[in-house]
Amino acid sequence: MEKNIDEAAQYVASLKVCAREKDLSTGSILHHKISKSGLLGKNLFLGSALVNMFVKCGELKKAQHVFDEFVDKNVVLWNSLLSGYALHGHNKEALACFEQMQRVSCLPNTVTYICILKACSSMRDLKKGQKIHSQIVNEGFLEKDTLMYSVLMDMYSKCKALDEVQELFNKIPVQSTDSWTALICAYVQCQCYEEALSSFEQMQQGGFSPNIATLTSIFKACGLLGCLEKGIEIHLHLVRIQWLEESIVASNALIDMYAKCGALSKAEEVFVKLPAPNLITWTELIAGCVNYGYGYDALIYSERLQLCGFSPDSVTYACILKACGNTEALERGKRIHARLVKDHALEEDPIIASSLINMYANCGALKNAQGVFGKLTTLDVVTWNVLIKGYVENGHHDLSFSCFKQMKEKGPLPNGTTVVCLLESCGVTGDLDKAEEVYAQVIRQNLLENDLLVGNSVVNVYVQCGDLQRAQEVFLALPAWNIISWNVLIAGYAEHGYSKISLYYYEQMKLAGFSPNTITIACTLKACGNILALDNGENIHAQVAKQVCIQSDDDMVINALVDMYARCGAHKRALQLHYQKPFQDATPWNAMISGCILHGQEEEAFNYFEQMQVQGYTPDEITFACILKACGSRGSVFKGQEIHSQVIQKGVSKLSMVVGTALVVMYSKCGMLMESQYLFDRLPIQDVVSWTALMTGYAAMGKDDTVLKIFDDMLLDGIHPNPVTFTAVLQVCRRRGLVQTAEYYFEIMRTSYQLDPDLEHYICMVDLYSASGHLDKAIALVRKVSDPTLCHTLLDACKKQGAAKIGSWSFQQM
DNA sequence: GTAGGGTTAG
Repeated sequence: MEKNIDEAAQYVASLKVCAREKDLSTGSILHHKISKSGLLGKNLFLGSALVNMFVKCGELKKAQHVFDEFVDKNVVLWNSLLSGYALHGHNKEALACFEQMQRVSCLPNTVTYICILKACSSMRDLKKGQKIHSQIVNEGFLEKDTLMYSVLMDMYSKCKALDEVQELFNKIPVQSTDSWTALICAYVQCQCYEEALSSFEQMQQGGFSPNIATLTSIFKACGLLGCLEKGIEIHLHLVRIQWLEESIVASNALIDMYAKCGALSKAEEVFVKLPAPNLITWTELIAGCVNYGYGYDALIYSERLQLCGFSPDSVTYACILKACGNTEALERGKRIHARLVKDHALEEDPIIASSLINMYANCGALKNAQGVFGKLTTLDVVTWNVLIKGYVENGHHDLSFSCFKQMKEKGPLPNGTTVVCLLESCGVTGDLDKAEEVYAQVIRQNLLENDLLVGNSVVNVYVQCGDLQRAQEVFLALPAWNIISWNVLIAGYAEHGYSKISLYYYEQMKLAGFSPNTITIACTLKACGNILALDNGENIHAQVAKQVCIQSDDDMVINALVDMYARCGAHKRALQLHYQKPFQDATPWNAMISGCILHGQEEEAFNYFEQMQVQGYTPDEITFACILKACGSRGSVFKGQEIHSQVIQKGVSKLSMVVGTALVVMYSKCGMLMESQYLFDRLPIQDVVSWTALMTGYAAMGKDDTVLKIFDDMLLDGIHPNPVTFTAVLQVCRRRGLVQTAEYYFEIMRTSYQLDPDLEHYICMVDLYSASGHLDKAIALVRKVSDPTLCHTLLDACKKQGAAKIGSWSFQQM
C-alpha cells in the first residue's frame, strides 16, 4: 500500500508537468502506464491529475473518459472536468456537469462556483449567473474566499450589469489589489474608461499596487480615451520598477495604448525591446500605422512579420488589406487575394471577405469588389455594408440603393451602419426622396432607439438637402440628443443663412443642459458673423473662456473668433487675438482681409496683406483670392497685376480654381476683358462664378451680344446659372429693350433653375416694362412685390415719360 | 499530492 501511494504521487507530479507544458504525448504514455498498473478508477488524486492533464491539452473526450472510469467521484474530480469544459468554452457541458454533480449529491465548493461562473460569463447569461450568485450567498461561500467577489464581479461586468458590480465591490469586507483590479477590469469591460482611471487613482491612494491585469486594463482605458500622458506616466513607473518584461500581455496592451494614441515611435520603442513579440504585437503596430495614415509603414511591418515566421490571422489580414486600400496598393492586394483563395480563407472568415471587398473598393476597383462579393456563399449585413460604402464612396449612388432594395427584399436586414451609409449618399446627391425612403426604413426597424449616430445622420441629410423644416422635425422627434445632434442643427441653420435660428438653437441647447464644444462655438460664431451680431459674438467669446471642455487657444476657436470680429468690422478685437497668441497660419489673416472687403475697406485689406507677409506668414490661395477681390472692387488694375505676378512667382504652374477664378473676376471688373477671357480659357474647370464674371465684364463694356452668346454657351456646357448670372442677362435685355427675351429668362429662372428673383431682377423688369410702354405689367410687378425701391424705379420711369397719374400712385405706394 | 479568475489585436 505504502508503495502504491509513492507510485501514485510520482505519477501525479509527472502529470502536473505534462499539464503545464501541454505535453500530450508524455501524458498519454503516463495514462497508458497508469491503466496497466491498476491504479486508474481507484486513486482520486491520480484521476484528477489525469483529467486535468487531458483538459489542459484540449483533449476533453479523453478527460471525460477517464472521469467515467470512476464510480466514486469526489468534488475535486468533478471540478477537474467542469473546469475543462468552462476553459474551452463548452459552456453547455459545464452547466450539465454542474447540475449532474448536484443530482448525485456531490456538494459544490468554491472552485466549482468559480468555474461555473466563468461559463455563465462567457455565455453572457445574466439570469443563470444571478441564480448561482444567490446559491453562493445562501451557502455562505462569499465569506470563504474573497476571490468569489472578483469572479462574480467579472460575471456581472461581462453581462453588462455594472450596478451589480459596484454593489458587490462595496460589500467586500477587506479591499485588496485583486478586488480593485476586478472593479477596474469591469469598468473597462463596460467601456467606462474614465471610471476605470479614477478607480485606479483611488486604488493607489489606498496603498494597493497594481498587478499585470490592472495595468493591462488601465492601458486599454488610456488608449481608448487617448490619454497619452497618463499612459506614459504609468509606463515610466513600470520601467523604474523593471516589471514589464514579465508579461507579453501587458506589453501588448502598452504598445496598443501608444498605437491608439498615435504615438507610433513610442510603440516601436517598446516593441524593439520585447524579447518575443507575438502576432498580436505585430498586428497592433500594423493597425496603429493604418489608423494614423502610415499605410506604407504598415505594409513594411506586414512583410517583416512574415519574415519572422508568423502567418497573419484574420485580424492581421484585415489590417494589411486596409493598408493596401489606403495606399491604393492594388497589385499587392490582388496577391493577398490570390493567397487567401488558395488557403480557402474567404469561405471561413467573413471578416477577411469584407476586408477584401473594402480594399478593392478603396482602390476604386469595384469590379473586383463585386467579384469577391458574388462568390461568397453567406452574406451578412457587414458584407453588404462594405459593398454599399464602396459604391457610395466611388459615386455609384444608384448601385448603393439597388443593394438597399435587395436587402429589404431578401435580407439580411439593414442595420445602423447601412442606413448611415445610404443617408450619406443622399446628402451627396441631394436626393430628398431617397432620404425619405431610408428614414422610413429607420422608423420601421426602430433604428433610432439605440444609435444616436443614425438619428444625427437623418437630421444631417435633411440639412444637406436644404430642407431645414424636415431636419428640425426629425431632430425634435429623436429619442435622445447628444452634442453632435445639436451641432448638426446649429451648423445647418448657420450655413443656410438662417443665422438667427441657429443662435436660437444654441440657446435651447444650453437650456437643455448641454455644454458647447469647439464645433458648436465655431458654428455659432459663424452665425454671429453672418448677421453682424457683434454683441452676441462677444458674449460667446466670454463663455468660451469659462468652458472647461474648450481650450480657448484652440486654433479652430481662434479662427472662428477672428472671422466673427472681422465680419462685424471689429478689426482691432480680431487683431488682439493675434497678440495674445500669434496666428498659426494664413487662415485668420484671410478672415481679417475678407472682413475688410465686406465693409468696403479695401485699403485696410491691402494693409493686412502687407502686414502678414512682413511678419513672415505665407499667403495661401484664399489670401490671393481675397486680395484679388479687393483689387477688383477698387478697380486697382496695377495692384491686381502685381498680385497676379506674385501668384506666378509662387510657382503655381497650373492655375488653381480658387485663384484662377479670382483673377478672371478681377480682370473682368477692371475692364480688362482680354486678360479675363485668356485666363478663363485656361481654368481647369469653368464654373458658374467664372462664366458669370465674364458676362458681367462684357455687359459693363456694352458688348450685349457677347453676353447673350456667352450665356448660351454656358447653358450648353451644362452649367446652372445663379442669380448674378440672370442679373447680367436681364440688364442687357433692359438696355436693348428686349421685352420678350427678358420675360423668357425671367420665367425660366424660376421654372428651370428654381431661383427666386431678387430685387435686382425685379428692378430690371420694371424698368424695362415702363421704358417700353408696358406700364400695366410694370404696375403688376410693383404691386406683387411691394418694395419701396421698386416703386422708386417706377416713379423714375414715369417722370421720364410724364405719366403723372401712375407716378402719383407709385409715390403713394412708397 | 488533485480542481480555480481577472488581461491583449479588427
